[in-house]
Amino acid sequence: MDRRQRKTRDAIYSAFTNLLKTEPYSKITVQEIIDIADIGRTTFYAHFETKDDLLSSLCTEIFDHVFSEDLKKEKTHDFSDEHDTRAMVTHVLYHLQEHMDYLPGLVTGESGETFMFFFKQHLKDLFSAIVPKSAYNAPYDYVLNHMICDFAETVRWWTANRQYTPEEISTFFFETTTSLN
Amino acid sequence: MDRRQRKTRDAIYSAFTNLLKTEPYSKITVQEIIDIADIGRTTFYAHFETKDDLLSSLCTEIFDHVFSEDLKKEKTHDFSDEHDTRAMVTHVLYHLQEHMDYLPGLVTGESGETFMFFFKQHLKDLFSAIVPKSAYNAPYDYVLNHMICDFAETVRWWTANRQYTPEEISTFFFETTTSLN
DNA sequence: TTTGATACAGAACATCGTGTTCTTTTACAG
DNA sequence: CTGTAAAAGAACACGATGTTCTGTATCAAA
Repeated sequence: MDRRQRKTRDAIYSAFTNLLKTEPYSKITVQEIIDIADIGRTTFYAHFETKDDLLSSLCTEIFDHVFSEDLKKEKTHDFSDEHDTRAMVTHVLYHLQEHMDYLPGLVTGESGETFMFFFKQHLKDLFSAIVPKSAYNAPYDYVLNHMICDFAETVRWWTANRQYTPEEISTFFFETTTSLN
Repeated sequence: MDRRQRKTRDAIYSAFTNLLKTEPYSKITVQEIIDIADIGRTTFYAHFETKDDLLSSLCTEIFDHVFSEDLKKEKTHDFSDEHDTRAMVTHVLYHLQEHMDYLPGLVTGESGETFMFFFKQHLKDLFSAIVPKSAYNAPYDYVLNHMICDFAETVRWWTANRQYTPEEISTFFFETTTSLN
């Protein structure tokens, strides 16, 4: 990839995530982004179709990072063992913590919808391998969705209560989520 | 209240909820609303400051309806008894069902944030009276938020799986939510 | 080092949705 | 019947979006 392209792309991501620290997604304008990134208007639209496109790209990048190694481990770990499941959850939380400075602005408001969409997609892959198919009277889809939302909301709660460690958050999650006990 | 005011107000609500059946909130413009309601632009803004204001008003109206009677019963019912709690939950679901035709467009996307904000506010009042203060190691705020989101997400799931009755949904909810068993 | 391709800058522009301001007309309540 | 208030309708300013153009700077490959 062209060096110039990488530079502008990084500048855009950097400007965007910095803005997210102080401003909700809906209030951020393309003009602000290109001012801080110090690039031309045309350049922005050469890289991203819209502001939403930028948001999706950022989410993709985050979750590729957060879930990449875990998916590899999936084969060597045994998730019927609760210990391994718990380790995996904690691992995901550790990765998410690296993005913690701008995560609060990302999980709430209008961008929260998009963020959660990506998040839940990945969680579905993960949890569907863990939750037994016929342990409940409720539809499997309901139980799975329930768990995914549990975890996603736990993370959202965490971004507003940042004093806790990944291990503690993991404990809270396992204490209140039936399906894993 | 002036008869003219009631008529326009109803026309706006009607146009808005009808649009929500086919279009997500974010795509609906004020122009569409006033075209369908068949009123002047000025008139709309005489009643509501913004489109978001209209959304908030609608949510207020819905939840005043959904939770009004239940709050009265709160005094006569004993929520330490699971049977009464379950009856209350089912009751809320029955009320929500009356708005089912436009609820799907309301709980998703950008409007979902606002809807859930109102919903969770009411649920907090309800659940904080039910969930014991010190039954968990996790912070009380976490447990409460967890339950509220459980129920809110259950309703969201229901809007996408409308073949179930309030009683069934209630059963699903109680089966997967630890804090109530 | 030259050269052709491509990314960038910058300004101008059309478009769309918002919310306001004005005047005129209509309907209400007492 | 009459004063008051609501509604119609058109015009407007504003802000953000996304596009189009020309000229310049930078890259990668010959």
